[in-house]
Amino acid sequence: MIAEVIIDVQNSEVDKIFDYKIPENNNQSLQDININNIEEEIKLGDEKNPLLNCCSKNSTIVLEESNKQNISKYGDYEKGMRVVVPFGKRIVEGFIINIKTSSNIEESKLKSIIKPMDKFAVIIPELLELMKFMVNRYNIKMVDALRLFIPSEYRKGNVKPLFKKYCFINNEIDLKNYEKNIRKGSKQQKLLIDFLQSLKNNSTNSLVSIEQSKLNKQFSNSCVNKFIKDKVLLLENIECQRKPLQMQLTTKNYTHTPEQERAIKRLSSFEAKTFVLHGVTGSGKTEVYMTMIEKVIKLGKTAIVLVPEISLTPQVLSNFRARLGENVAILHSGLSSGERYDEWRKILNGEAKVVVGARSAIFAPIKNIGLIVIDEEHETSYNSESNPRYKTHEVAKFRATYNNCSLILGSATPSISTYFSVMIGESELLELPTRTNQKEMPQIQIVDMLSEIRAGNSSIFSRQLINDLNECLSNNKQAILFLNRRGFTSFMRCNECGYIAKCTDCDVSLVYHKVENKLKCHYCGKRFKALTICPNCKSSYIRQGAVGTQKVVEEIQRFFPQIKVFRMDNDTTKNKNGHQKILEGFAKTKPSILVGTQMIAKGHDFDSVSLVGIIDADQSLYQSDYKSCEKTFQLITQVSGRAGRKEGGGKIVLQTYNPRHYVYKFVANYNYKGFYNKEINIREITKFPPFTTIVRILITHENEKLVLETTKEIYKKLCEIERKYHYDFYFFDVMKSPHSKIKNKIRYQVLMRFTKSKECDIIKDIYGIINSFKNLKPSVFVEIDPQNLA
DNA sequence: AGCACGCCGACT
DNA sequence: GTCGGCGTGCTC
Repeated sequence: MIAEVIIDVQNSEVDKIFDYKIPENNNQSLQDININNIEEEIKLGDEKNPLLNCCSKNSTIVLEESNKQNISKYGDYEKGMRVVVPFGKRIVEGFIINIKTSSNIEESKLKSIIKPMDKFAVIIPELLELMKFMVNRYNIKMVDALRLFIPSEYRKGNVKPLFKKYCFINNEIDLKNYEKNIRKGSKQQKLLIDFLQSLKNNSTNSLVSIEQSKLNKQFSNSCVNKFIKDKVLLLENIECQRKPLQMQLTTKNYTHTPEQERAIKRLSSFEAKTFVLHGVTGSGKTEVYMTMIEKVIKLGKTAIVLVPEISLTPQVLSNFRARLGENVAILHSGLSSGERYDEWRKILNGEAKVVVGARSAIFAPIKNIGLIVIDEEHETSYNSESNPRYKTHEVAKFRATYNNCSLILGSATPSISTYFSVMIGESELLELPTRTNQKEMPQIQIVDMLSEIRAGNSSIFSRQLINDLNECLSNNKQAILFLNRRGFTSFMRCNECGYIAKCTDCDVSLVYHKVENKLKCHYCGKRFKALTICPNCKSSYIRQGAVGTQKVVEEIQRFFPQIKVFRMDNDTTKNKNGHQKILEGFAKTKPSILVGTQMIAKGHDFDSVSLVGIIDADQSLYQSDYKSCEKTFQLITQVSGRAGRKEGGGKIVLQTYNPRHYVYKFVANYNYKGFYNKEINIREITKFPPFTTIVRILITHENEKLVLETTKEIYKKLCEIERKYHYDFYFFDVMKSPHSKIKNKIRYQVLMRFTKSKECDIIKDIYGIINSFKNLKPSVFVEIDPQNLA
């Protein structure tokens, strides 16, 4: 018997399948081999889902060939198990991805597996299929995909089972007798004895135990130790499971609004398709998920719920635990390695029916999935932007298709491409247009900052905002000031008329590069002279936009010196729990002001916030990014949801230098559909996603000459692709990367944009070319629809 | 990654 | 002559 093994060596370039002999002297005989298990659960490629079809033919990596004789188990060895194998002169770890009867490799070359590392398969068959899909789709290494499926702690082998020290009360020693021996006046010891006695009396079990740490908390350390020394308490290490969150089950009855009811009814068909759940903030999307999950569990199936990392707050988690109890496993970055391992084990052995977690929870080894939910689906964090690059939506779609179940994409502001998929019939729309508590959405008032300047107010706050702040604070309420800043790039703006320099070809705003004193388009690489005089109104009042949170805090303190102001941004939340601490502090203080960036926009409900000020809404609008309008719309909607949560009647003051911009018009009326229609129109005309696919190939190395040579060669080859699909290409060029040097490495890039419908073919061809450059010194990698081009 | 094999310069 | 530089290629 032969096992196909993928070698797992840190940092290695080895990404081949190696055949190993399975030792014959392992437990079982050949009779147990199930040769009938030949056809896997699904056939990749014949599905309606174009994604699954994509790139799977003629892939550069041979995966299909061996599948003809497909055995999932042989003796102690099983597909998906990790093993120890000899590799060259070394002993390394590997994953069995397949078991077969014969090998194409010379018998003499074959070595035997040394031993299994697990008692069971740690990678379920579905995930092995997913690995193949990801390898083809994202051109990643097989090991890298496999590594995603297993908690890193477990791979390194340094998770220890949790032992807790328990104190058992020794029944052979009579407590009353012992009491006589203790020194008089020793209060602590007396208390401890009484405590133990009462424990014993209240217990039905003859053996009474308690965690040592609990005793230590209540009684003095030395006292407990003395008891242990005297054998009154017997110490024992007991293995137990870590539970990140313990919760009482609630038996509350949940009533649904008619809209929720309608969505639930439709979802209860459990059709194997994608549903987009578009619900305004506070419309009870979570309740819909919960209800559906309960239904799925009743059917004996399981569910995965993905939430953005940032909103994986204790409240959210405890809501799930409270409602679904021990069925829930939680995976997120805040867990200790041991906790994560325990949760993962719970999933693997079927104890958990529901997995709630951030992005990577989509790889949970859960079987028999009946529902997958991606909450806040528009969040960009769902796309992995480094190393194994992948798109959570696509992975989720794969798993949903594999399990023949529904995928729900929920959001108050679905991403344009998601909504587009509804429009072209790829997914179905479900709407929750009103809040469950019938409260109005807070009013959004747009304030023109240019007229403020004209009126002689040069501060960063408009008179309106100051007025509203005054009112808010004097009512003992709280306010949030939001600074819409991302990244370090800045744009140039005329402070007289609000003109922003844009690329003539791409309709994307230009980025000011201070070093060269040039304006650049990050999409086509075109360069422009820095502005000194506004081409629109001839004013020389040109400014680069960017105000920091610190500045805002200083300024606001000048206006309200007696009010407590909290600041929350990258600087103040660096240390662990910095987040939590600031938020808690803010929640406790009334009246108060919270100044912050992106991170205050999400999660966290503040009941007493009645005013939100958006200091400079334009800052995210004029990123050199075709998605900037979409992001701005999402962000403002999101922040607006922070005000007037409980009592309604909140207010948003949106300060802009561009009050007539369409984003603000739509956002002020909570008109998502209007915005979508406008935006999708622009995307179609300017040939941006979802109508096209953007691909960037990045070539980096210390040696500029080398990079240039490689880039030229790659470019030459890519030209052939461009010629082949000529009419599908809208853009294709080589250039220095916007940050032409990072860590002393020269960066060149090839950028292209082509029709979405040809995406699969073209990407496949690109991967083919790129892979032939993999062994060269400069590192070459492909990004599909990169999040940013910096 | 590691490790061997291998083909050229500078040294006891 | 040989010791050792690291360029190339293989690991079932």
